[in-house]
Amino acid sequence: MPDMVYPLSTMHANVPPSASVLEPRAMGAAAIGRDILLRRMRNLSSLNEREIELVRSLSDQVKVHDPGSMICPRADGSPYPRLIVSGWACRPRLLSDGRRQMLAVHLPLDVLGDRGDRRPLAMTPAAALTPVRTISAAPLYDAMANKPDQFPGLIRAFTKIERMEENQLLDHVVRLGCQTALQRIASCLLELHRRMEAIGFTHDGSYQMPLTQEALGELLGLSLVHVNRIVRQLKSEGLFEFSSGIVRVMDFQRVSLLADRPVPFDDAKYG
Amino acid sequence: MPDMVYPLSTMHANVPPSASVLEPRAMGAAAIGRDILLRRMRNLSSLNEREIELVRSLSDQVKVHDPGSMICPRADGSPYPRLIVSGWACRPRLLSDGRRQMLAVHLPLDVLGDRGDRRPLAMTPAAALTPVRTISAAPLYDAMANKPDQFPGLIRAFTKIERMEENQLLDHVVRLGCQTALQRIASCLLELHRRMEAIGFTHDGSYQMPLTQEALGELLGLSLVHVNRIVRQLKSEGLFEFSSGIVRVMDFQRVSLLADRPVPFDDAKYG
DNA sequence: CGCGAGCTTGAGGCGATTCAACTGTCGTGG
DNA sequence: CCACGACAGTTGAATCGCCTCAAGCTCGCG
Repeated sequence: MPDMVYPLSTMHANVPPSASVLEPRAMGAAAIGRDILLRRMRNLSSLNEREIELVRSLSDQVKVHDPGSMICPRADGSPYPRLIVSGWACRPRLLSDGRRQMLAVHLPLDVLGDRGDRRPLAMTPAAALTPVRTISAAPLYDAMANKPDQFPGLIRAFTKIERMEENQLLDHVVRLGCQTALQRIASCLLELHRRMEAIGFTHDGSYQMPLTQEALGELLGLSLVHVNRIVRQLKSEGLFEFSSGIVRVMDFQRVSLLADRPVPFDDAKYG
Repeated sequence: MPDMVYPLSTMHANVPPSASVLEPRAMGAAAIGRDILLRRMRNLSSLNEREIELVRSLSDQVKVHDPGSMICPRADGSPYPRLIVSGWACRPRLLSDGRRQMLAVHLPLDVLGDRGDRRPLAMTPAAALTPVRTISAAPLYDAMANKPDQFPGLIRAFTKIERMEENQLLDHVVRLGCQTALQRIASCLLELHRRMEAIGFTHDGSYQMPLTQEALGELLGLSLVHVNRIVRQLKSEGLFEFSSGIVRVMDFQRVSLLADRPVPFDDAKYG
């Protein structure tokens, strides 16, 4: 086994062979960033030549954020949002008794920082959950702000990203409001798979999932202990597999059924 | 006692003398709408003369929505958002087993419908919880879209409204994620007081609160039965008073302390 | 080797839910 | 005028989901 970093494993860390397809590691950091960025953008919207070139030309200036550190682009002096190139982050809300409630988690290719509209979620400082590397999105935002007519694809893509974020937030409300622990975890892991898939970071239902059980609890409003029990239940029921930072969805159909439907009990055990 | 409509009491219904200050009833519906709209807008941002005139000139065309009916401006054929003039609405998310999770509640002066950016929450159809009356916000949005330079105050005001909405959503996540029923209800009633205060619909800590206990449960992820028990606890502890659709915050300090701080037990009973 | 971070497991208790019944109020229609 | 149903609120009992406390475990690393 290679030098696996777990559980704070990261997208740019060396990964075991079985997961090496998740991210090509032979390339340089910035090259990877541009590559997956382009891939994600084109998934979201068609881009014209000028836009593709702009994305390709993004700065090599990678900022590294240690796990636990805060990422607040605006406070850092750079008045532009930043793109996550690798690693996971979250939006913690600190409570006066020391607990945290995560409002959202962010994966590679998500945008951190104000996008000019000072929206509350975007303005919330993010916390790095793993080592996180970011690059400035300044050229993209400048282009969209100054010559919107020439970059319609970029605008479409970033608009979609914002909408997806808000949708995730709404789903999160439903999860917290009226789903059981089993459903919350299942639907969360499913959402994360969907998002990792969108950036090409999945392989046959599996993806690197660096959240600790404690972090999952803070996201889903559950205690660490309970997350643990439910995770093993998901495993024993053949819905997911978990191994050293990698999650694998074993049965999309059953998991989707479980995740989307807050029917109390009977339907959880499919006979 | 006048002909009080309860529990589906509404802002435009006759109200008992003790609460008659909550809304002047001698005025026509549209006049009230313009009046409180202007008041709220000026609370949010200073307006120039042209803007004030525009707000004053808003259409008298009031649309009435029955309780339980859906309000979806876009589907109605009017491609503009609408302003609630009176009554309460919510954004329900329907689950496959018939339960509902409310994503948000809307009070008079809130905006329903797409604002041109097709954001998920705004696009979610709203459900009238009481009789709701709305007017078109078309003149305002046309003005902002076509001559943004001439209506800076309008833009500031509506931007603030959007930000407040998103903040409420984030608070909602925290409530659902890690607060007890006592805290959820307390903080919710406090938020509603704050919002009613912003439109001048409060009097000495009290305001008309037309949500049924069932609706509160759907909003806060609690069962009707539990809401009931907690409501009486709040009453018996002298934190709130409840009487026929009117809620009164009895002790802002203790309620705020309770609502903002998810400390499990001891602090809930202040000795 | 020893430490720390994360995961695992058991026991006990509280918070919240479900089921079920009952009260009070209002509007409707015989 | 009163019987009736609809609806909101109230209350009790039993149960479940999840939490807290408290250990113990595993693994990688200094």
